[in-house]
Amino acid sequence: MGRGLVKTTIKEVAGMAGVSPSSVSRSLRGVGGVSTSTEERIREAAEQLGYSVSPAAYRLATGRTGTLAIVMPYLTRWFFAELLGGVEQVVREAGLDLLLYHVGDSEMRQSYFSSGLLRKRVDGVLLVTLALTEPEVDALRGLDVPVCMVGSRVDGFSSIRIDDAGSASTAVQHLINLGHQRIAMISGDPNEPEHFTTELQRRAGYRAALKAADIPIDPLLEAHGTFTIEGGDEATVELLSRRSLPTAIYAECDEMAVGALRALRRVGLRVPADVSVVGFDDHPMAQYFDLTTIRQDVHDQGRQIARHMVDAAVRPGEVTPVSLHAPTRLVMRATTAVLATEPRAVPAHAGSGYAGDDNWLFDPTDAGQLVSPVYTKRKERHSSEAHN
Amino acid sequence: MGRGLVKTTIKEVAGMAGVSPSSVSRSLRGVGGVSTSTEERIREAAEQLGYSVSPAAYRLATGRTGTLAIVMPYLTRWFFAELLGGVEQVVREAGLDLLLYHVGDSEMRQSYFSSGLLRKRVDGVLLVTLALTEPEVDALRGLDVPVCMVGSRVDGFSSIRIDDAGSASTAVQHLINLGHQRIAMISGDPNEPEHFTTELQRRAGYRAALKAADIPIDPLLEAHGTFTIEGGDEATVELLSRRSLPTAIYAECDEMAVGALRALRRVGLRVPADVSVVGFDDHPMAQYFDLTTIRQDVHDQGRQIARHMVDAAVRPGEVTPVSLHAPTRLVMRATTAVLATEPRAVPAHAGSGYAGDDNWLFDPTDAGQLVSPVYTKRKERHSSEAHN
DNA sequence: CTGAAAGCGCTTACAG
DNA sequence: CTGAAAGCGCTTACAG
Repeated sequence: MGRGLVKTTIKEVAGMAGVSPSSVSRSLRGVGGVSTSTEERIREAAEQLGYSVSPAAYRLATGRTGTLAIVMPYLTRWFFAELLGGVEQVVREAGLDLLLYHVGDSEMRQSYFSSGLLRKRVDGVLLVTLALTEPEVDALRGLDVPVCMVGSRVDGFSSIRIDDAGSASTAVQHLINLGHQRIAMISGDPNEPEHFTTELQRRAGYRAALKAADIPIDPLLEAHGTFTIEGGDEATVELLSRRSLPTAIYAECDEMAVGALRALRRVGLRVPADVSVVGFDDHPMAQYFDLTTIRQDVHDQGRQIARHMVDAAVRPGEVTPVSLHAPTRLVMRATTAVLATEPRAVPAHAGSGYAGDDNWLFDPTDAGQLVSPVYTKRKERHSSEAHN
Repeated sequence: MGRGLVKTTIKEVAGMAGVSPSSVSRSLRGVGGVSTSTEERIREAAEQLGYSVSPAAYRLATGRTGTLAIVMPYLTRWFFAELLGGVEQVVREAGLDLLLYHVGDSEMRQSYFSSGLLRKRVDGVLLVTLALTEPEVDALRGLDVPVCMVGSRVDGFSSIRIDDAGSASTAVQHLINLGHQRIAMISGDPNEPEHFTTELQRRAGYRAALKAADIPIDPLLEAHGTFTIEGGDEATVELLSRRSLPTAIYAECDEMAVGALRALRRVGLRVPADVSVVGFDDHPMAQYFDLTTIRQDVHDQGRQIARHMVDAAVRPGEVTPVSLHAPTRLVMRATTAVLATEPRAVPAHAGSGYAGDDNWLFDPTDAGQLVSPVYTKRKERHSSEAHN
């Protein structure tokens, strides 16, 4: 019974409708060349038998798989999940299947592209924020299907991306405009094997903005970690353990920015009174934390590149690669503010008294002060005069 | 060239190795029945030609797809992304492909299972937190492949789940143990068409705990929204607009709990001094907000059920359905506390002065107070005596 | 151990 | 408009 339902074949439909299998195929595929009367009978028979074409047979006969693949280095991080949502939507609407591949470390990646993992099983591939090696690019070209990318560009492949470097510069310029000079960057690890293009670009943008403003680049103001709250927290702790302290922090992503807020609050530094923080991405959390950040529409980027990939996959050879650009913009919220005029909170020469001296940790003007939900210990108030 | 690489066929390998295609197939599949010498030649030829079997032909010949499907109502929410990560890992390790399906509203779902979308294209299906209708269950049975579920159970299907009801009761019991009686619940919408089993169970657990403690169930203490920060915020606002106020809030998920924290802080209510809050899931955010919650290991659940699904798919008919249970436990953090002995913060008879009366909003004993990062306006301190 | 042959269920020129 | 036939690239009994 169940079995019978599953295995209904085109031959059976033909038998029931009293026509040849060829006609059934033609009719069902809507290729034309079938009279309306037989078309009707075929439709009826197919429906009654609950017929659906065998993907395997279809693929073997046509060489088309009706399947697209998306390859991502992370599944759970917001950016990737969000993008996946957009892609899945468009692919599904187009009636194609979406194969999900997670690639981890670079060692793992080797096998992905060089081995025939994707070979013969997809009509198109979407690579998300992967910085490809030459062999990898070659292997992908050898697939002989349209390859699309998010976040970076490779000759002959389609892509969509934001201006990471430019947007990073905007974020940093915003801080500069507020009077900050000692602007730290917390970034992804520049030395990790699978260096993602995103991190590279956002780092470059930071430096470009400083350079353009004639602010010297200080290695003591750069720290890195993973693209997570934890990573941002740790990188900030790292910054706070050096003798050169920032008045502002640019984080390469919002998760890291939130980690920075956490670390800052833990030691009693106020944002933005003592330290300004700007993030990147406009993660949903950003709104909650009232974080100034760079906004991008990730879901829409997924939709856009997926639409292109579907086109390219369905009409192979007819669609020329495109290089799409998605907009970003600075969203100014409450974690950035003008540099306090009197130098107090973060002396450039913090020296020994840094963590111990309770005085400089507090600013009398605490309008708009942000306080950690968890880490701030309630303390006695200081009068304004105590600072002067 | 690229083309040549892609289309290498078993026949070519056979030609190069000087054997029949049958032998090549046997050898490559490791079925045995091939001498070591020819085996060697075949391996060499295959490698040199970069041969990989055509999935389409393999599928057509064997009837096996080497593909599993995961069907999820959400892609971007933490729980689902986390689960997906675990599943993908195991499926990939087993050398199978993973097809991703996103199902939205119930209307959309109709077509998913009844139409032959999954038919003939997967060896197994994993349904995530979907409350299936009878027709849907029948359609899935008709697929004639192992069906697995996360979060609920259906006869004949394998499943993994936590004890949602029991865990919810634990959370609420924790509040009861702290002396709370007026315990509100913010939940998913019980009337939404695609009612997920999770929400149903967690609601039931709340009521069961109250009932067991002889605490009457008060409809005024139940509000609902979506399973998001926004939803939790709105549901809490709803609670705060009624004349029956809670001293504690149980949220069906951490996202909602965080929304509750936000709403509470916005109006100046302190957590846990004025209101205790307990969540569910142990979302990464929970740690950041120091939220008391129910912990579950979602990634591991994904791995476990995926492992079973792989087994069942690879050896059809040999694996009997299982019903797995994953553990949970209460993680006590800083958002729950004993009910204040003197009735002050949240009078059961709040009446008109509720939002207007500044006095009762503040508690002199503010050790361990949590303050919103964003919404708390700094105010003049009241002396302890002002309250007595 | 080895090979020839049939068959998996479709599509696609090719004849009628 | 319609049908018979070949072919897509494998696997799998079936003979040798």
